[in-house]
Amino acid sequence: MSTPRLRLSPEERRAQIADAARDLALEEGLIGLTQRSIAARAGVTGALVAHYAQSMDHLVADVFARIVGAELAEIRAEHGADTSAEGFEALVLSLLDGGRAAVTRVWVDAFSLGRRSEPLALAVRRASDEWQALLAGLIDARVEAGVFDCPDPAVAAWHLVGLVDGLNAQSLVSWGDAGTRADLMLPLVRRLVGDGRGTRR
Amino acid sequence: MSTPRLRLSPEERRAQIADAARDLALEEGLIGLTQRSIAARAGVTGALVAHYAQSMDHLVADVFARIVGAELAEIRAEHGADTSAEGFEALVLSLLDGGRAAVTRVWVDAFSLGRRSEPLALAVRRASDEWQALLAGLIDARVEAGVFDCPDPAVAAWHLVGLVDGLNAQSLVSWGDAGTRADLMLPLVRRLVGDGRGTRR
DNA sequence: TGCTTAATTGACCAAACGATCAATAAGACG
DNA sequence: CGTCTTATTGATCGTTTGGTCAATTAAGCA
Repeated sequence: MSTPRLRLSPEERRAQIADAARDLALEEGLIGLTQRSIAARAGVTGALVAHYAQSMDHLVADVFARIVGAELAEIRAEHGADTSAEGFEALVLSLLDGGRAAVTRVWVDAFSLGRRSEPLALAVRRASDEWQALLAGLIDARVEAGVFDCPDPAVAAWHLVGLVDGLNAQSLVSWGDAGTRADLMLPLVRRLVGDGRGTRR
Repeated sequence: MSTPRLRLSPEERRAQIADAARDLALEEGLIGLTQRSIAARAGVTGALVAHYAQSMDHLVADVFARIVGAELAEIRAEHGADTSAEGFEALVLSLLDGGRAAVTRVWVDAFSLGRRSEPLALAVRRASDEWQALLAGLIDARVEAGVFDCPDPAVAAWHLVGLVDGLNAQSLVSWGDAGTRADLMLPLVRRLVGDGRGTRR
């Protein structure tokens, strides 16, 4: 049944364990990360997971940073060069359409566990700043291009991050339809960034 | 050192334990609630805490419901009868001024732990609905009074709850000044509810 | 092929958790 | 004052956690 012991290079093993931990976190949240659960998924022993990690706190913080970092890179690749209002809207909608439930669970756990783990708290602060900077850049580019009219893109970006985080966290426990929620958000987002199509009064 | 054993009525002891658990949760979050930590604060034994609780999951859910319920009642008492724009603004500012950090920690823990505790998940859903209903009622009353111009108070309330939750959660890990963040929120909130003083474009 | 390095294991440990149960004793009541 | 109910305790169990360490063994190398 069990495959014979395999001896990998430290780099390979490190990567394999990191992959297992990332997959596990996306399925069960950061709260589901233990030496033994990661080891079982990677097909190794808990002791080996402990061997390659400075501590579980650092392991969890690294997993969080990697998951969020991958998402940021993906969004940068897809929307980084665009300056259209439609592209920004598509981005915001994609952040709210419910397809990010796994990542939202990771964020929620990070906020909770981060209070008792300094490495994780640091990673959360960094990730929040990166998110804000990314959105601020996207908004600012559109202000420069005359698409948006926003007095302070940095502030708008903070609001948007908070809005997205809060609504996504709600969607974890509420029954509300995610698609509907996203649609209803558009007018508010348009007003937030000064999109000319925002409902005027 | 230790006071002699004291024998209370079940109701008194129940209330004392519940109080100890609530105070502890406000200091360390729901994650800090254990039979032993609650027992130590109440000056009793862990076995007694277990005796009066159906299970720790239910205990935690009850503590959450009580903390959030008290906050809701307080806000209802202070803002329930008011229909002024200033009153609503004062409420929103008070929700963002950083004085709610303890309650925010409880909420964040509830979102995380609620995924593994059905009683807690139920309590979170109920509390979310109550919050939304409260804000929707406040907004709607102002729409009726002609103070706000909002096509769908219920939707605006959901957005506001998400916004407040998200920004408060951020404040747990970010260094941003809470007061500044609240001030910068006002224009957005005004636009959200259709307050005539919202920045027009 | 045999040796040597070090990746990997299994067996531990102490701590903390929720939960259960017989034994104790506080306080009401006759 | 003695008795009885039951609130309360202390001891204990089984589980899970992060972490450590000597022993094992896979695989590169002479």
